[in-house]
Amino acid sequence: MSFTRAVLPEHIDAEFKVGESPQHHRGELRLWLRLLTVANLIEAEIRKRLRERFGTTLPRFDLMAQLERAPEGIFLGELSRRMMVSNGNVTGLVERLVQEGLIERQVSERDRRAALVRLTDHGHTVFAEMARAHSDWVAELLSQLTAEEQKALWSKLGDLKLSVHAATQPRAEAGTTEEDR
Amino acid sequence: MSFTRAVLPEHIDAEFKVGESPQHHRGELRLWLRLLTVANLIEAEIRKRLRERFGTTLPRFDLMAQLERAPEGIFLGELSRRMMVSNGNVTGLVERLVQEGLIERQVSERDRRAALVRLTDHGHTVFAEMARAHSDWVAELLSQLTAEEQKALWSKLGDLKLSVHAATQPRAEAGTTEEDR
DNA sequence: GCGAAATAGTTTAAGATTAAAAGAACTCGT
DNA sequence: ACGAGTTCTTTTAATCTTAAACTATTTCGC
Repeated sequence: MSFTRAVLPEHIDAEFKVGESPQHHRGELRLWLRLLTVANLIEAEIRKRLRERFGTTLPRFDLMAQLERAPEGIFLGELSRRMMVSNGNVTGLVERLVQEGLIERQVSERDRRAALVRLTDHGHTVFAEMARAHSDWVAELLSQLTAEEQKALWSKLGDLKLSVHAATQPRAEAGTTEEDR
Repeated sequence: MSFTRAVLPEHIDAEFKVGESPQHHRGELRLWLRLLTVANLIEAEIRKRLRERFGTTLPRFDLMAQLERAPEGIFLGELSRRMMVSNGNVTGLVERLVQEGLIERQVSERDRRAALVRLTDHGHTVFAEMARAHSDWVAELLSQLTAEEQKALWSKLGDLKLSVHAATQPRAEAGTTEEDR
């Protein structure tokens, strides 16, 4: 009886941090903390595996993932928007990926401020391999959920996403055209 | 009819990135992408507000939140574990917060390697104000969900958390003692 | 055409983050 | 006590990140 509780008091997550506010919005905080914790847990695992098996990082992988869907190339600004990171950030990432020969930059003829980036052939090859592994990893991490549970969770997260958008973007009350797939 | 679709093709999220893998684990990827996107959306908004209104950052806030629950102080290692970040990271954060007079370090007498950190009086005061605002912000961002929806989402995220743990921690098949509240 | 304003990217300064190596102090067996 | 091994923390080198300032270029009003 005794050691059930004593053996591993571990599992002291970030979630352990709840309770800031006296009583007010406890449920919301708890939900947010858990969401954050789970996302971090998965992200950390994926980062670790990307580093160990491919010697790369999540931001680089994400950038390449964006490029893969746009064979004709993407301008840096558009890339920045899609990745939801700053322009300066993209500048640096692109620099390193060009260095590694995975992507290439090409200044636009019609607008010499703008530059298009796209995967090189080598980049395509490398990314294909990484994407396969990445996909498998995610599936592995979520494997305890049934397809139905996944679907339900996905749907509820959609509601949450709408709630966040509603609270952060005062505008656009019309049909939001969720480009979501 | 025509402009319903044309007006705002916006909302090009990180979620726009799905579809890496040909067919394999599409559902899982989609779920993970949405989870990540939502978490990032909320986190970005909170970071922004913390910076704008309090001139601070999320990691500093998180660190203080941990300390607030431990009036007697916490050792750096324990802090690192609870925040789920590296030791070196904590070293730097603590440095800056000490600099700002919000927390204090105290080398342990019994073990001169270890140092206890705790909030200063000023730190307590400042944190209380930030925590209240933070709590309100989170509640605001989640406000479109009913209490029931929140609860359901929280529960499903718990299942997901278990799934991730199962896939990342090969050990401990016994009662996992989820220190979760 | 001209100059103002807008746009695309880069640079800069500061911070956050990690893994790996190093330093310092403690524990324990003998 | 002695030294091996462990533990707590810091340091280091690299990357990622952002906001703000800056450069170069384009667009637009007139």
